[in-house]
Amino acid sequence: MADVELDPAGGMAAGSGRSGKAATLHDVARKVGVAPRTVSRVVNDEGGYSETTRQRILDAIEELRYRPNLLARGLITRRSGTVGLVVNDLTDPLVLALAASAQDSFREQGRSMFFASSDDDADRQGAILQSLWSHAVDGMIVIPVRDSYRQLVDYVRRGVPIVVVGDLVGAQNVTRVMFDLDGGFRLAVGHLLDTGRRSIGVIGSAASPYGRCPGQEGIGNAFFASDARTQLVRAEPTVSGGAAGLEQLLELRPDLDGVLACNDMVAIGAVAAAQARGRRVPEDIAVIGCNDIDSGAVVTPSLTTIRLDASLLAGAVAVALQGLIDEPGVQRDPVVLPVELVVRDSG
Amino acid sequence: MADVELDPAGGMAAGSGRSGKAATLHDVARKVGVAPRTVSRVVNDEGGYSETTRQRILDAIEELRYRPNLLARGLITRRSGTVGLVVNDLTDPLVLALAASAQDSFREQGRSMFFASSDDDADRQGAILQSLWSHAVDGMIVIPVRDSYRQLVDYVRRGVPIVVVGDLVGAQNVTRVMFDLDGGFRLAVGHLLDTGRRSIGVIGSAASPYGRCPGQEGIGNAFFASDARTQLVRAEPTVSGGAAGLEQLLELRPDLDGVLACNDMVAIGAVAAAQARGRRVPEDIAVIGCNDIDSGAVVTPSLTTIRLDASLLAGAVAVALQGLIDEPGVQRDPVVLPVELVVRDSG
DNA sequence: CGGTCGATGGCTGACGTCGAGCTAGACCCT
DNA sequence: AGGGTCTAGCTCGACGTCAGCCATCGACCG
Repeated sequence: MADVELDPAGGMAAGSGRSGKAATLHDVARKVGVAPRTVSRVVNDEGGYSETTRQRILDAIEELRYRPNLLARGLITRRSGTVGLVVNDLTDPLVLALAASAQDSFREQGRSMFFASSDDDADRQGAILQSLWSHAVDGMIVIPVRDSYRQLVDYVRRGVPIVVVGDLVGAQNVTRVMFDLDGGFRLAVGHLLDTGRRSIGVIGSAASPYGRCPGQEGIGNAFFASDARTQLVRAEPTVSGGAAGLEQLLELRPDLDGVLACNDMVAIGAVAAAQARGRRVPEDIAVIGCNDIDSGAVVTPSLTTIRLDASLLAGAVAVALQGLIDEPGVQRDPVVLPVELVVRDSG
Repeated sequence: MADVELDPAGGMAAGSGRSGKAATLHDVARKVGVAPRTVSRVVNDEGGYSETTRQRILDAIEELRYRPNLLARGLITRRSGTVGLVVNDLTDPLVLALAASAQDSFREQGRSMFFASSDDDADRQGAILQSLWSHAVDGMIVIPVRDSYRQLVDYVRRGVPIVVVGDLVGAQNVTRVMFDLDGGFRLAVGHLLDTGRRSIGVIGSAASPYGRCPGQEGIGNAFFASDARTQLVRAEPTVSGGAAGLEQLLELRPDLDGVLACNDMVAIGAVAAAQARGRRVPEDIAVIGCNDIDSGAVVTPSLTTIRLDASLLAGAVAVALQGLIDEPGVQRDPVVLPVELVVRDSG
């Protein structure tokens, strides 16, 4: 109590001396000599007060450094002004970029953002959702762990606006935002075919969080009506996984001349493995990644990749959530975001 | 269970039917037939109830899916169970790694984490601190924008536990956690000298958020009593800045054979520029970076670097904040974290 | 000149939780 | 048996805010 004069002096000219307690609406009212209700009206821009009064109140607010206690406000309005961002994998650069942009989008909406990662653990995700719910968030953005549909729907039932990133299987009651990976892979395949590649391998992973993934139906169409020979293998979504994937492809198809990787780390691994096997990139084998991570631009050769624009995703997600908060209960169509092929040196 | 029938309606057998309303402590009490206070005791593990009552209450909690409203709890206990992480620059991989680890550390403490970036804008940082304060966070971790000492002290005065990452100038009242960059640079310089380098350039930036930075006093000592010739230039902390820095160094010292960069992006730029000028790395010029970003391991040649361990930082920061929350007002010594030299191919 | 209306501003009761203080009964010990 | 101690449970505010309703006052209209 009555402490915190740690350091001498300091401004503190204005009456607000007390350090243990923050000023409340009542303090402001008392100082100005009006009723708390009036201060509340001014703070919330409700109208119903004279300009003079308003000014005097604003001055007092400034002087006392008053800020409304959002806990108290949230308790009564049932709007806490917070949202949660729940991601599945923080080693994924795109996820980080999303966090960065989302934080920005939400600040523009005047919301504060909780941030948490499930690390692809369903129980952990459950705990996070629980905790956010307890904190009365106005909504959540979730990159879900696999097969966690029920968890999410559980909260949707309880009335929590939830926006899911990616193509959550069976999700009918949640709003989905995803990238047009199908289109992206069509672009990439088109590029490989255009540059004369005819034996194309795809290194897919079990699933991509951002949309439908190679190895699932969509990708097949891209090759339709082409004379290319194709081969699919699956790998861990890591550099070493990519290397293993390429080895496997070369074994299955020694004439391999093009590779499509499900993300850039995999692509980097594939490039390294190809070079280790004496194949030149892109002369002998073209490699195309996905996500446009920063590293992709600095490796040698620089990576041709399908760019997933994180800030585009963040913006879409924030808008979708805002819509859900403003008009709860409305069924919404999935949002599909365009992607772009960035041609660099590797393909 | 017995629910999660994709569509509306669904089971909902148990009383909790209302979707707009969440169960409260009172609901639980009513269901069990005890006073709310008793339920509160059980929820908070206060003791003072029979095992039977406890079990009946727990069952009811489970059945009603009751979770305490943290807003209400925070309002009265003045502990919201939340902390804020405020960073200055989300393009810095170390910052992202810190966010990832911090989020983890805080979850272990049972806290939820707000996340926001000031993007090196003092006004924005001010707004963020303001907002976090309104949300009654229990404490904040801040990687401050330059010269924002007063902003922070302002909140410290108001009794907010704040831990600052880095060597904030003039910060006497805030707890600081920083890396031992001095020691790191000594290690790096030692390594360069050991490998026979004698004309060493340093590409520093205006300031590093993580501790004292080359170009400031500390770095000079590392060369003390060596016969090396040294040269300092400053550059933007980016790849292109690093390239420019190296050009400048070569101009000043054509015999340059070792470079110390203030971060890995700068180092990558320096390597590229050196190679463009026909110098081999590391044969002609050794380059050492700082931070150990992911890209550093995949570029060619892979980067020798001073590793700053983000999870170490996150842990230290969480511990420091916890201490500050538990015992407010205690003056604390800065925490200095060890660093490590990772020798790869570039130096 | 009385009535009505608009502009202001005050009073009061929630919101969901915790904490202090209190009441009965049960049990122990002497 | 009686006093003390413990247990299990209750009642009653309080936290800081919002929102519904009413009171006041001057102005305007008929």
